[in-house]
Amino acid sequence: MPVAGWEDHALGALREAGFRGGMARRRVVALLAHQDCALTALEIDRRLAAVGRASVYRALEQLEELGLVQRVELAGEAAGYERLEPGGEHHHHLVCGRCGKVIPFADPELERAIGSISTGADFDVSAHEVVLRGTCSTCGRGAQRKAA
Amino acid sequence: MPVAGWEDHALGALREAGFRGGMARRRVVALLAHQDCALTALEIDRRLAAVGRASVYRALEQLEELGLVQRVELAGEAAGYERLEPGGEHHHHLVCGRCGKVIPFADPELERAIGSISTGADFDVSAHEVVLRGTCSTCGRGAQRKAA
DNA sequence: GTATGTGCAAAGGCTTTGCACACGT
DNA sequence: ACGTGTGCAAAGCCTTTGCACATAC
Repeated sequence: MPVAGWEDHALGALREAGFRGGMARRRVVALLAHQDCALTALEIDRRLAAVGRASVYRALEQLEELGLVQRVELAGEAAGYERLEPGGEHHHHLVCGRCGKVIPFADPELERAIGSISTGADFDVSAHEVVLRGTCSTCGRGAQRKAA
Repeated sequence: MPVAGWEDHALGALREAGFRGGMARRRVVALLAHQDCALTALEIDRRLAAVGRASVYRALEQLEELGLVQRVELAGEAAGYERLEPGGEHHHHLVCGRCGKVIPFADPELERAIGSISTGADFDVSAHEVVLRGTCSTCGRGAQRKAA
């Protein structure tokens, strides 16, 4: 469920940060606003025909610095980006090593455990990221081992 | 504390998997055996003068497939690799966004929460990875915000 | 009208692949 | 001796940077 408020929130934050209203960045914001899970920079570039690849990367970097999106390192190939809710609600990911599918999930107990660690550590924790790797149910139905 | 047994365990597993005893791979195994936290492929290559970069990547790929090392996506730059204990003990990482320092930590409650999720999910979870990002105490002492 | 935003293209860094030679069995 | 393992070099991705033009204010 895309959070309708995020797009305005992000555009407002960008304006407050001194950014002008360029169209490339606005398109990136609009695309992320309607997305429920991480999107790679190249995927974003692919979907926004009129927007240059460099602008996509630049917009994502700016959005990340303002805390509006989070970069998630799902695979070794390309980084994913997804919006960060002001409320703090967020999810983590299950990544299928067979088909590459990425499935979001949320778990209060996990968040609580991470919160305890963050509080106790001699380290100022500002973000966290959990990735569970394995095989999704769709892939698990058939073969079990990689091709012989 | 390097686990002395891991090196032999890894070499044995490699032999059982049908690999011959080449020296490049053996050097990579020996280096990882004495390391307590993740090392990037390029760092390994840098430390093993006589070993070609390609051999480092190939060895790491083979070790990962055999479940002897785990690849961890710490930063967007380069992936880190660290040995995986047969016993299952492992740690996670705190990454300082300011200086890039990587600090390992372990937490039973966190493991328990992840275990519950893994069991309940309609997904065969074989590995997991937690990264906490923020600022380490050393960097936190001085400036608090990025340069104005 | 000026500074910012943008797109294109080239460069940069990590990783992978091809190929000939060396090494392990 | 045979086949695997290895090193070098080139190629392949993803990402970043430089520069000139368009755009927002």
